[in-house]
Amino acid sequence: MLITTWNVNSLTVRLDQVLNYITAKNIDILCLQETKTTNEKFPVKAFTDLNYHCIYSGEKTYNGVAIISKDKLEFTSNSLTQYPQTESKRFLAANFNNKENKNTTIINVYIPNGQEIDSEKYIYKMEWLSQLQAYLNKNHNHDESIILLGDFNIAPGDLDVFDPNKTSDSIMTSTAERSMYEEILQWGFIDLFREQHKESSEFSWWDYRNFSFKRNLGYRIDLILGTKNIYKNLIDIYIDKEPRKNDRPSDHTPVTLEIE
DNA sequence: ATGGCAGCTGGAAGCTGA
Repeated sequence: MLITTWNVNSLTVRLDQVLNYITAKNIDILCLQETKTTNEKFPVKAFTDLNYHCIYSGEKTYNGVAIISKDKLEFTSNSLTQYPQTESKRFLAANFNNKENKNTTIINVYIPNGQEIDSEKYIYKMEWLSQLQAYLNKNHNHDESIILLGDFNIAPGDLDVFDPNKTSDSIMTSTAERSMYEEILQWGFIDLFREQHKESSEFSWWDYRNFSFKRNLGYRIDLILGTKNIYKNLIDIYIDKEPRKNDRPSDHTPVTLEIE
């Protein structure tokens, strides 16, 4: 099965691209970030017309996450703190049964960007990451089948940025952010792309400005992590740069995991 | 060193993203 993560930077603007993509690629589960649309306005019909199911957690203007799937998923949570009405919409968890009829958890995250080191938003980012760890500790253990994916707004290592010297110790690469990310890995996750492609420097996000895509000035911040049980069933994982070449593209491009 | 591009809101220009 194919599981894709894609920060679309407005589902309203990118809806046709998304519909074309899941159809052309035959995606089983698509996790979206930055839908930027309320639940009331979520384009449910466009997906149900293609025989996909949707769960979503959105708000006006900012953030917003959704999971589009061929098989109906079981919604489990849209909140890290049990207070979804007060949280920005960045978290969506669901369950499904894999081919062996084994329960699998999928957690779709849009981790805050943080803007600038030591800013208020950066502190919020670090708090958010702490809450994510607490959520995992409270609700799961590393022996389960869990896929944690989305826009992490953290580039895990030097291969994940276009120029480690120019981009070091700034937002998305700082030691503190990477340490928090490492703690999540230590909890029991594997960065499946890096595991499969140990030396390759490939990116999933390029700034709209400065011809960054053409010059390949990018970051790998859209990640798919899996527990050992997921890794056992790994077939392939890849970044598809093609949608970044579309007219009116998202600044992110999809990353797809293929598992048995 | 700065701003650059894009989307959203509201109905202009400012906020946010990464």
